[in-house]
Amino acid sequence: MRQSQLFTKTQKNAPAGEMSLNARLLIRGGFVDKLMAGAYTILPLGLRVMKKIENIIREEMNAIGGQEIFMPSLQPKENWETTGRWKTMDDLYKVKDASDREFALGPTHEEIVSPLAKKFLNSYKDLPFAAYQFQNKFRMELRAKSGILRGREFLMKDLYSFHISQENLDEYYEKAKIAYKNIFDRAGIGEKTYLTFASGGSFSKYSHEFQTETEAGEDIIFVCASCNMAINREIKDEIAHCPECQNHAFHEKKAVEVGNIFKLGTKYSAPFDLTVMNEKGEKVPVIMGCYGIGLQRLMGTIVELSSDENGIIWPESVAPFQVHLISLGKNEGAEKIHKDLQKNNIEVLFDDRDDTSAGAKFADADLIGIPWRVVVSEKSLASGGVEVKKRNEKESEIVEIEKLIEKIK
RNA sequence: CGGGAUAUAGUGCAACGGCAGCACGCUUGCUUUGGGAGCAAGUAAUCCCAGUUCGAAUCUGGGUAUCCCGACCA
Repeated sequence: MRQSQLFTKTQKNAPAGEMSLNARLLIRGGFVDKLMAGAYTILPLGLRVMKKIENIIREEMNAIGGQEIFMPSLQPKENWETTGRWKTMDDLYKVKDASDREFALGPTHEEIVSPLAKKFLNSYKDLPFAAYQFQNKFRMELRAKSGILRGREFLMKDLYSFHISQENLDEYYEKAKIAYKNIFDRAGIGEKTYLTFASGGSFSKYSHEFQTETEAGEDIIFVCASCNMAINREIKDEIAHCPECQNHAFHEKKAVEVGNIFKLGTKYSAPFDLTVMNEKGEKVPVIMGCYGIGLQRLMGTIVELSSDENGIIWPESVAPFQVHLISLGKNEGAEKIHKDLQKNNIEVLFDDRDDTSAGAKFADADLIGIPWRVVVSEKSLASGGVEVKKRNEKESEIVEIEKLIEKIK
C-alpha cells in the first residue's frame, strides 16, 4: 500500500483525555478512532492487525475441530427469557422496534447457539461438535475504560463445544487450553500470559482465564512461584496452595484477561432441552463448554506490552505490514523495490510521499511500528544498496538490493 | 452507579470579568530533502441551556461528554 494514498494520518499529540497507552499510540498512529467511550472505529492499519489476529485464532480453532459460523447480534427476547438472563444480566443492551417488540443486542451467544445445536444434534454420533464465530458483542459496561481494553461493542471470537459426557468435555477442554496457549504465543504475548484459575460462577467450581501481565490490566493474579499457573484474586481466599503443584508461594501481578474458557455443563442445554440419544437409546442432556477471546483487547494488550518512546513495536505475526519501505528524495529505485517485494508476497507499506521530510517519515515509521524498515535514498544507493533496520533494534545495515528479499524472508 | 478531574481552531496548549492568542496541521507560493525543514500569505475555536453583569471563555445553576479511582463485569 502506498502511504500517499492512505487516508489516515499520524498525529504528533494524543488526545488530551486519553490516558491509556494503547489508545494513545493506536490513535496517534491512525490504527483506531474513538467514536465514543467504549466504541472505536478500526481504521485500515488497525484492521490489518485485527485480521492477522483473527487468522491466527481461526487457524487454532479449526485445528481443534471448530466450524466457523456467524450468528446474529440482534436476538429475540424469548431466548433470553428461556435462560432467565433477560432479567438477571445487568449489562444486557435491550432494544425495541416500532411495534414495541423487544430484542437483545448479544453480549454472548449461548442463547442462540444452544437452540441452533438442538436443530441439528440428534444422536451421540453427532458429538462432539464445536462451532465458533467472530462477531460483535455488546455489553452495557457502566464504565468503559483503558482505551480499547474494555469496550461496549467489540469483536469477539466465541467457540461453543458440545459433548456426550463430562469426560469428553474435559478432554476437549484440555485441547482448547493448548489452542489458546498457541494463540497467545503466536500473537507475541505468550511469555507474559498465564493460565489462571478463576471463579466458575454457580454451575462450575472454576474456569480458566488467560491473564497477561501488564500495569494496564484491571485484574490481580497470583502466579505460582514453582509452576507458573496463576490464581485470580477473586478466588485467592478459597485456595491456599497452587491447584497444579501444591506450592504455596505466589507472585502478585496486575494482569488483563485476554481469554476465558469455561465448562458450562448443562447450564444452557437444559433450558433449551438440548438433548441427544445415547447408545442405549436414552435421551441425555448435552454437555457444553465455551471459549472466548476479545480481539480489540488482544490488540491493545500487544501494544501495552510492546512499544517505546517513539511508538508501537509490532510482533511480526500481527504487524499491519512486514516491511515499511521509505523513499527519500526522488529515486526510481524505490518503485522497483516496491514491485519486487510485492511480487514476492511481502506485505509492504510504501512511503512514497514526495512532500514529506526524511525526519517526518522516520518518525511515522517508528510510530506505526512495522518490523522491517527499508530506506532507499541517494545516500543508501551510493553505499551499495538499501538501508535495513529492524524496529526493535538500534543499528541499521546496508543490504544489496538483490539480497533484500532473502534478508527479510 | 458513588467519588474526583476536565471541556477554547482538526490536534495540543494559552488568555485578570474588558480586542480569544500560540504551536502543530491544512491551503497557496518560493526554497528545502537522512530524524517531525525555512520564509511569506491564508484557513480554522470558547460543549449545550439558563442566570448574574454595562460586559462572560472566565462567575453561578442545570445538562451533556470525556478521563481517572471505586463498585460492577463468563
